[in-house]
Amino acid sequence: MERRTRVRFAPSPTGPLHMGGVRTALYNYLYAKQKGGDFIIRIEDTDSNRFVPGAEEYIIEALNWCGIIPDEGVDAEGKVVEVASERHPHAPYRQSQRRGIYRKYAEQLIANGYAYYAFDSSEALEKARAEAEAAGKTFIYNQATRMQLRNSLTLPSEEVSRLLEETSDWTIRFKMPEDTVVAMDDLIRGHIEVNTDTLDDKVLWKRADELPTYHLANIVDDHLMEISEVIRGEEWLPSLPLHYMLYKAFGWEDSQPRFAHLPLLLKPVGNGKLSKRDGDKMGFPVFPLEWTSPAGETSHGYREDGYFPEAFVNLLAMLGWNPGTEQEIFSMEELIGAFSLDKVGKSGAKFNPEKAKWFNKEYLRMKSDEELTELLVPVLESHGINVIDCPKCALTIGAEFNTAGGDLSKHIFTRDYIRSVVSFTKERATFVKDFWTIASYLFVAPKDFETFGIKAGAAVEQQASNRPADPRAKVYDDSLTAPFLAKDVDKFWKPEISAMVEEVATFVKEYDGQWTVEAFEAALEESIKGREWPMGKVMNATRLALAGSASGLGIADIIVRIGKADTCARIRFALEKLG
RNA sequence: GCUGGGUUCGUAUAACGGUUAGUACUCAAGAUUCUCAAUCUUGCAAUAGGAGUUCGAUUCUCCUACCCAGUACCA
Repeated sequence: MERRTRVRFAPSPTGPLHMGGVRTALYNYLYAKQKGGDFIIRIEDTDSNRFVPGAEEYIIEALNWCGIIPDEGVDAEGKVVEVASERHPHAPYRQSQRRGIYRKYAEQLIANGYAYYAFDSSEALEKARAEAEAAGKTFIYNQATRMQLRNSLTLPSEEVSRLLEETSDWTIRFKMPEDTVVAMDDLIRGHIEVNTDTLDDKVLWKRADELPTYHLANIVDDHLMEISEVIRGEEWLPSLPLHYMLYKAFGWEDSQPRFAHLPLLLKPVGNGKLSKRDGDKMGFPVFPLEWTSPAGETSHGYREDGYFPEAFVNLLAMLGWNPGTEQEIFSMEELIGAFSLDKVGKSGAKFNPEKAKWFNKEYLRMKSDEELTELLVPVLESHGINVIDCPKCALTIGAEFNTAGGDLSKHIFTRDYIRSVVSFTKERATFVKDFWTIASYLFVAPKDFETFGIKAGAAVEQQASNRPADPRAKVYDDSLTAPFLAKDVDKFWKPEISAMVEEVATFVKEYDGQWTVEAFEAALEESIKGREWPMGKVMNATRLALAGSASGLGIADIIVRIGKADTCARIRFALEKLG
C-alpha cells in the first residue's frame, strides 16, 4: 500500500531563516513535488523565551521569494493558517496554538509507564551539573540518576499529587529504558544503532508555560499531520533514538515517518557550521532576504544583493546534492524531476561564495535583453537617470536624441537605448546592478561623473577589488585627474597622443557613413591605419577621454551610442583638463 | 569527556570492487581583441594514515588521526 507523501518544513521563529534552513525547505519541497505529495509548513514556536517578532513573516516571505510554496500551513495571502478547513484539515500550524493537544499525549505516556513527573527546579539541576563538572564528570538525568532525584518515581504518591496541585514549575520527562539497543534507519546514512544507556530522560512537557518541548511536539504533530518523511538537518541525528522510542511508546510504529538527515552547511574557511557572522565578515549574504534585527542590526540578503531567486535556489540545491550527471544549471521544474535523497551526500558542504556568483552570472546570461532592461530601469533611475518609452514622448520635454536614443546632456534615454546597452554588456555582468558600474559612461559624461557619484574607472576598480592587491603597484592620487583614472592618464595621455585624439574628434565630426558599430569601427580603423598611427595608443587614449579609464567597452561601441556631439564634447573636455 | 555522524584536487562533487581518478568554480599561462571583460585552448591540483579481505580497494572490514554535531525546562 502506497502512503501519500507528506513532508513538512518546521522552522522555529527565533530569527531569520538562514540559507541552510532554506536548503532544508527546498529539499523537502522537491521531494514532495516529485512524489506528487504535500509540502507543509509548521511553525515550531514552543520556546516562548526565544520568540523574535517578524521572524515568522520573514520565513514565509523568504520561502515565497524562492518559489517554495507550501501546499498546507499557509494561506493564499501568505499567512499561517489558524483554523482548520477542508484544505487545511490539520490546522492550526503554529504549535503555540496547539498547546491544548500536547498535554494529554504526555499524560498518556505517564499512564503507560513511559514517562514521569519531575519536580527538580532548574536551579537544582544546574547545581547538580556544576557539581558533576567540578568532579570531572557530566551530570545526566537518566536511569543512573533519576532515582536520586525528585520525581514521581521517587516521591510518595500523596506528595506527587500535592506538588502537581500546588506547584507550577514541574515537567514531564521521558523514562528512557535501560540497556536497550535502538536500531534506526536513515534514508541518507543507512542503519544506525544506539544503546539507550547513553541517552537521557528528556523533558517532554513544561508546566511553567504549558508547552511541549520540541521532541514531544514534533512527534505528536508529525503523527497528527500524517507526515510520511522527515527531512531535516544533521543536528537532529543525536535525538533520533529518542524520537524512535517516542513513536514506540505511543504505539505509532506503523505510521512512523522515515527519516533523512541532511549534511550541514559549513563556513567557507575554517571549521564549523555556517553562521550569521561569516557572511558579515566575508562579504556574502547568509540570509535569503535582508534582515534587520530588533536591535537594529542589518544583515545582507541574497535578494537585496542582486541574486536571482532561481540562481539562489539552484546553488542551494547543488550544496549537498548532485544529479549524478554533469548538469549544473537546473530550473525548479528540473530539480523536482531530478532530485533524489540517495544522491544527497553525507558530509558537510562548505559554502563557496565564488561559485554562488557564477550561478548568478549564468542566470543573468539566460535572461532576455527585454527582461534585463526592465530590471535595469529602476537601477538607473535610482542613480538619477531618466528612462522613457519612446522618443516622441520626450519631445514634449525638450529632449533631443542622438541616433542611439539617448540625450546625454539631459540624462534622458529611451528603452531601446537601455536595451542596446544591456545587449552588448550582458556577458560582463554578474548582477543587474553591475550594468551601472560597467557602462555608467554611456549615461553620464566624465565631466558630470562627480555629480552622479561615479568614480573614474569604476568597473576596473570593481573587478580589481576581487583580487588581492599587488604590493608593487604604484599608488596614484586620483584627485589630481578626476574624473579620469590617474594611472591610465599617467600611462596613456602623452602630448603626442592627445593630438591624435583630437583628430579622432575631427574624424567623428566629419563621419557621414552608416551609424552602426561595424561600419563606424571599420571606417575609424581605416582612417587610423591610413595615417600609420599606433592604433592601440590612440584607442586607449580616446577611451580615457570618453569613459574615464583606458579599459572598458570597445571604442566604436561607445561612440556609436553616445553619438557625435557627445564624443566631441568629451574629447574637448579631456584636452582641456589633461592638456 | 561521552555518544553519534563524517573524511576524493583550495571549494562543490563524479567514479556496479577493475578509469591515465572525471567535471565545475577559483587560480596560472597562451590565443584573440584597441584595452578590460567575455570567449577558446592548455595547465596546477585530491582518494587523511595504517592494517586486513580480494587476483585487484577511492569503493568492503577494523584501528588511528582529524573535523562536525549533540550532550538544556532551545529548536
